[in-house]
Amino acid sequence: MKQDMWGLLADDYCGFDTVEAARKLLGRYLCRETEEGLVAGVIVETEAYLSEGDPACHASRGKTRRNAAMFGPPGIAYVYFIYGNYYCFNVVTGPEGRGEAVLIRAVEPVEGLALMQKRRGKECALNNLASGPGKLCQAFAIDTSLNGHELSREPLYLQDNPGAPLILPVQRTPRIGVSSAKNLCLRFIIEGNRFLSR
DNA sequence: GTTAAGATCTGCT
DNA sequence: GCAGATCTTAACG
Repeated sequence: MKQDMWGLLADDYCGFDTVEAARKLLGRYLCRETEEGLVAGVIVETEAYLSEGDPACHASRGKTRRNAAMFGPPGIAYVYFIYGNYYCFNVVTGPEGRGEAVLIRAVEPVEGLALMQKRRGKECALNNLASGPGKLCQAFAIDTSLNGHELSREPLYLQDNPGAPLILPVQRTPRIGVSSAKNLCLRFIIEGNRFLSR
């Protein structure tokens, strides 16, 4: 059976639609390997950023040095630095040159809990390890050195979750933290999950 | 060269 | 619930 670059079955996935990808990424594993060890979690919260009609998208005003990775081929990482302290991690979607991506906002920690805790700092509660884009990048040691990295291989990759229910309770809401396009419902969460950013 | 804003988090009230 | 930290990026002069 044929799979695309995220390992999704072709039947499950209609072309390169970014909104669809944001939904389909829920429930899948995000894995990160470093010399310190492996950390992994289940993606529970995503947001789609579109090239048209979406001023909140970094690519909406054309290609710049920062957002260049967004215009690359689907399945690579777009990582950027924000607010002087934090990184945000996206999966590039859509055909090459289009400039769309899915922001990974939160994961449910599964593997390497102690390492995540160490990176996040002291006595961090389990549901505070990776419940937000900045926290997630801290726990997974993601920075701009991974910008443009292909997410099909080490040291940062997406993986199927055979244990996930076939039908997830997915809810659509407005995106968090954007000042424009607040009316667009482009945030996807696993309903009722304890590890959401809010 | 200068400036304003930003896909956030933490700590304090 | 709210303000402050903190600094890169991009737009403008």
